Amino acid sequence: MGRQDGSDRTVSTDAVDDSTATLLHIDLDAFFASVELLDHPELVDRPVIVGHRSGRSVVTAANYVARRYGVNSAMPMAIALRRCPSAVVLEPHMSRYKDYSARVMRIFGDFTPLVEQLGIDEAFLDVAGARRLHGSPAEIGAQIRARVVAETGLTCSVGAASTKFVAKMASGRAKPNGLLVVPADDTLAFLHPLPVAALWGVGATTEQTLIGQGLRTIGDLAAIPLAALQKSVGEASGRKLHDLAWGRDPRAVTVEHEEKSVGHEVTFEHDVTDVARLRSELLRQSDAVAARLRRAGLVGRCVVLKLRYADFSTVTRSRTLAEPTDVGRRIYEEAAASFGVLAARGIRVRLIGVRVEQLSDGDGAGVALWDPDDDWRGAERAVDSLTARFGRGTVRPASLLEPSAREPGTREPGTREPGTREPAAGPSDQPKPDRG
DNA sequence: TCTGGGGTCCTAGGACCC
DNA sequence: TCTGGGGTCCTAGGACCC
Repeated sequence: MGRQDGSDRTVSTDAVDDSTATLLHIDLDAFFASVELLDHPELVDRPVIVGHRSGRSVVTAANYVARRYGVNSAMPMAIALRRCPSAVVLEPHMSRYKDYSARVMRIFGDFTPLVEQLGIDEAFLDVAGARRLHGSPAEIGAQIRARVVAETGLTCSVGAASTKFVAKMASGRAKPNGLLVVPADDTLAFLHPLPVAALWGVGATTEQTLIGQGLRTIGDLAAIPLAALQKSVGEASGRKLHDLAWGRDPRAVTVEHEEKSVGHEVTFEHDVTDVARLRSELLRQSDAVAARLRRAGLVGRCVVLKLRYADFSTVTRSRTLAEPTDVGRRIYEEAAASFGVLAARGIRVRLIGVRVEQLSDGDGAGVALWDPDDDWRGAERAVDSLTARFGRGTVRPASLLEPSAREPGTREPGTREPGTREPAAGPSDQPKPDRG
């Protein structure tokens, strides 16, 4: 194993045979906080937290100074500020982070086309085919680190190994601003002393289960029989964790990513009991989800409503459609129908959300996209404007479909199209929304 | 201490079919 | 009569990741 720090205690990686460590995992250090510090260089030595200061927010990112106070991402802001009252809290700027992310990913792409992005701030790279052009994996990692800092001012950490999972573990151990190579032969020596919580897929719950069984290190986990592990954490998880504990991870770096669901959710600053307000939020979210589906050329068959109540308990209700859709109104109708059942008795809602699953490629023509009876603009005009956005031939009005092809129950008396901002009533067998 | 928003994957039970 | 076994789909909940 060889480690190289960005600090002055640089360790040469020359002696390490990295020829088997052709998978790189690269992770930007404290990404959001680091971008903010580029704009506020005077704060570099101070604890900095990125997140909303108000109400029910959590820490989105914290720089390493703040982490020394025990501040971590996903921690409630109230707790973070209690631990570190002197922290500077900065509002997040997502578009700026996306911008930097794209620049960094482009640098990765200069070394290999096999870049698999995970989230906004990390990626796997398969550099097996890049060695002739760019050097050994460790050399490539060092070049990437140098270019990223030179071109963006951001630092990143690199793990190099023979599997994705070990590469990710290695980058984690190299943080911040370091590089760690784990040759294939060193994999088990690297893994086995680490705590079980370091494994990908072991969170707080599984960690407690494992510790309860006396399993503290990855080595402990590797040593017990597979069946015993599966009994405590489940068949699939047990298999996966056992494989990882032995350094087995056959997953390749994949560039393509297929979305499996699209959703939106929001946590209110104060719990909401007003059913009309909840319905209008649902309508807004349904429209947003539908717009994203259309932009991606996708349709979905299953609509999931999610509610989190004042006591933080969470329920979901899903409904599967006969025909997939990318129409906000259809998504809203299904979500609202589920909601009507749950809202029949008074509820205090902390979070509401809608998600569409079972995605497939759409033909670009939403079924019952527009009901001319219901649309004062007229179907033709609607189709014209949509065609301008999505391309010729991709949109057709519901009135052109055979009546049998129209979905039953898609229209209720007195409801309007999305965009008129009047929440629709629930199905007739549901209680009327409370307009108080 | 009081818990975001975007997701993925797994489990388990019931319906239904052969 | 009391009861099988596999496969698939649907639904609800939960763990986990960034």
